[in-house]
Amino acid sequence: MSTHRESTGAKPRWNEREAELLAVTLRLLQENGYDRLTVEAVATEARSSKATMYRRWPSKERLVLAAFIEGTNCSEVAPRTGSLRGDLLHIGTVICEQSSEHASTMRAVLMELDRSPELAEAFETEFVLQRRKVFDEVLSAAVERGEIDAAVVTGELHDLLAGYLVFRFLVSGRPPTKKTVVSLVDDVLMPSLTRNRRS
Amino acid sequence: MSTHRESTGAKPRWNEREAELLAVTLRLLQENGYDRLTVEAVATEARSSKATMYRRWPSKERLVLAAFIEGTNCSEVAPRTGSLRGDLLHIGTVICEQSSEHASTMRAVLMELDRSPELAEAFETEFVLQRRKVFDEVLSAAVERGEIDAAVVTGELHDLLAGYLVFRFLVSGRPPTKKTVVSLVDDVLMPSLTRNRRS
Amino acid sequence: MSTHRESTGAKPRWNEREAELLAVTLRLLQENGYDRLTVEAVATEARSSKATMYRRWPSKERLVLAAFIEGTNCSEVAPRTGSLRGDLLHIGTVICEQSSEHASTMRAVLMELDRSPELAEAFETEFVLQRRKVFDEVLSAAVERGEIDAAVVTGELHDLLAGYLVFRFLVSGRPPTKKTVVSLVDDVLMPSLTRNRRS
Amino acid sequence: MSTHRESTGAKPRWNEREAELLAVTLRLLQENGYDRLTVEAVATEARSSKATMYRRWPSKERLVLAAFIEGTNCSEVAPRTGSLRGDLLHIGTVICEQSSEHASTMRAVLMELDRSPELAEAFETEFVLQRRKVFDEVLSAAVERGEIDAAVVTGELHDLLAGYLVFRFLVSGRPPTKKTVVSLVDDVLMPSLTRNRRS
DNA sequence: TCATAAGCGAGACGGTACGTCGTGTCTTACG
DNA sequence: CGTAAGACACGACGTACCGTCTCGCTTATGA
Repeated sequence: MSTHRESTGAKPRWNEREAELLAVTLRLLQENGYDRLTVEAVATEARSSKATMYRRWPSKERLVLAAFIEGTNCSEVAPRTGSLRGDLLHIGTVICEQSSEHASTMRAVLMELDRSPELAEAFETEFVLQRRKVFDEVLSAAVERGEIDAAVVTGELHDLLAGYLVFRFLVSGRPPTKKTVVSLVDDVLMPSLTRNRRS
Repeated sequence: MSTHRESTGAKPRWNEREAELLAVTLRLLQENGYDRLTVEAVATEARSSKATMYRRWPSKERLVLAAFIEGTNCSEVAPRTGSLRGDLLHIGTVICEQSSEHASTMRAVLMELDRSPELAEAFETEFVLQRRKVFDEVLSAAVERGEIDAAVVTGELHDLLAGYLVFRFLVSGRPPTKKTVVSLVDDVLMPSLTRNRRS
Repeated sequence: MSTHRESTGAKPRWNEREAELLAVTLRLLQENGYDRLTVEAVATEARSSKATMYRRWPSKERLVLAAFIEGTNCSEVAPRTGSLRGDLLHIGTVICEQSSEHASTMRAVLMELDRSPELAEAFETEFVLQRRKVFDEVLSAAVERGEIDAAVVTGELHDLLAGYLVFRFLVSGRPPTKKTVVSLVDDVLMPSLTRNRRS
Repeated sequence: MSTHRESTGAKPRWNEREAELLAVTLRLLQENGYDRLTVEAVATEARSSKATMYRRWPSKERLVLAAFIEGTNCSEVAPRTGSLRGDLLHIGTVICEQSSEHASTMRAVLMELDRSPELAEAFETEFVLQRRKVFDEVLSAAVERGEIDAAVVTGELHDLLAGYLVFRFLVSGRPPTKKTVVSLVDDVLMPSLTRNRRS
């Protein structure tokens, strides 16, 4: 019954060589930041050439966006710690760790977003929604377990958590710590989710 | 050598001419975006010259940062609507409006932040803390009025509100609306601040 | 790094495009003088770009030097009028005419010579020696014809003729005329070369 | 019978301060060459200011010209060795020595000459004619002594000697030596001046 | 003796060119 | 045919210098 497709998921968006080019891009991006990164450097480093790069990605911006999305691909499924609080902490911690690697890259990507709606949509789809899905699954599970009411689940909550982390990482110079994440979950998210309930 | 004061903390931060240059910078920034902005264009527009620009701000990046901070200077005091909820809504709405004007500029500024810790610190001091102060005043007032316990006031709350707005504006393509702000205040912030109380 | 050949001694000194760029340079040089000449103008005029110019010649100075040498390339062989006096007059007249076109360019080139010994050597080799060779051939021919003794041929004579013309053109404001050249040849050079002889 | 004028010669063209500024200019000129010289540097070095410089000399070019003329002021009278040959050798040697100090400055001055006829005329009057006068006096004395015929004295001879020296100094990279000057006088100038005479 | 003006230092300013660098397009030669 | 290599046009960057200008400060004179 098994097909011969090697990976049954989505079509392998980039072939091996392309993935390598993106990997080099991502590395140089983290080492040098967005505008000290040059397409030429990526090509040289990867023993490729500028023409090859531009044949695949029409601009530096698109190259960086692709590298970022590829580099932050979170294919892991939703956590199942058994409790809402545990799941939220897990999510917060994981995003926290991931973001620390990619903070400067993400800043660069953000800049690109107002270049074209197309880019912004790609980012929203590939990056934001992917993470939101995990969050929604956690909340759904909690509802099923009866931990929270379905009514309290609003779209804002994910944006709130994600926004908090983004803010600490990208805007203020104070990256979140395990402690602040715990505080956030216990003092804000949980109270919000369990409001109208008797503790 | 040159005297790029900018962050020496002296009082009259920019003189009249400098403020004018920054205003032109900000305008062109909003019209063209960060990297279609050229220092030469700013100088020409302001009937100045590149040398004059660079005498004051050592790079395009610093110029843009200065223009942004100057352009978003919120000197207004904390709102006094008389209730915590009213104040929070007011803050949310104001930040919301301001950010919508400066979203693309802010993206550009964020990019600059990982160029040097010095820039990041300047941004934190000049921009973030300035807004945080307003927020803290609102909470303090609420404590004084007895609306909330002093114990529930943690540093995370401001980052949460700011982060939410930033996220909606800059990261996801879905700018916040009045409705989402209300939802945020009523469903998240207020429950968190009044937890452990009987409504 | 970059390959500024220019004085490697290889044969085909400049390719077609390079010769064109030098021609434009020389023209603008004569029209505007050295320091009203801009590299950008040369590039624009030649539908090229500054980068292309600087890839070939590392500075404005070197560009001008190259253009001058190329523009004054005297590949013509020594004149053969049959008599020493005729040859000398011919040489004098030709140098005279050439110099009149390039006087201001030559002033500019002279200025560059004390920038580096390398430049000075290039100039000596490419420009001065090239002309001196013609002069020496004329004298040798005269010796062979028995017009003069080999003993009277010293190195000073060429410098004297060249120096006279240079002086009249570049230093004093009185360019030489056909008449002064005749006078020079008849009253100075010929007496010197035929001294110790009975007319 | 003596007046109270301190120096009975021409009016003191520059006052003390101005002479000092010119001296600094000349020194920096010799140290750095024309275009590495900046008016600002002269002012700073002389504890003066650009405004003061420009109040006196309307441009860098004029400043350099003034400094050069001041620095090469040859007020010494014509030599009187008693013989034409001795006088010529003396002149040649002196010019030779002077020029060696000012070669690079003179190159710079030459460049300026085609900026305006006014400059060229000033140079001709202040520099060239001053030296030519000495030369003419020597020839006149020789005529009076009966060493040479008045008929052989043409204007070309001075230009020839000066041109030779200039050429060796400024154009070719081979400065004249005592030996070449002797050779020039004995093999060229003297034969020319004594032509048509029986030795 | 004090005030008012002229000259000076310091240095900011508008302007312009320099020389460098990166992007994105293009051509050439290789495998 | 796709690729590595790299030249090319374009255009912005940040620097340097010119020549003009405005400031205060000092000094030299006139009431």
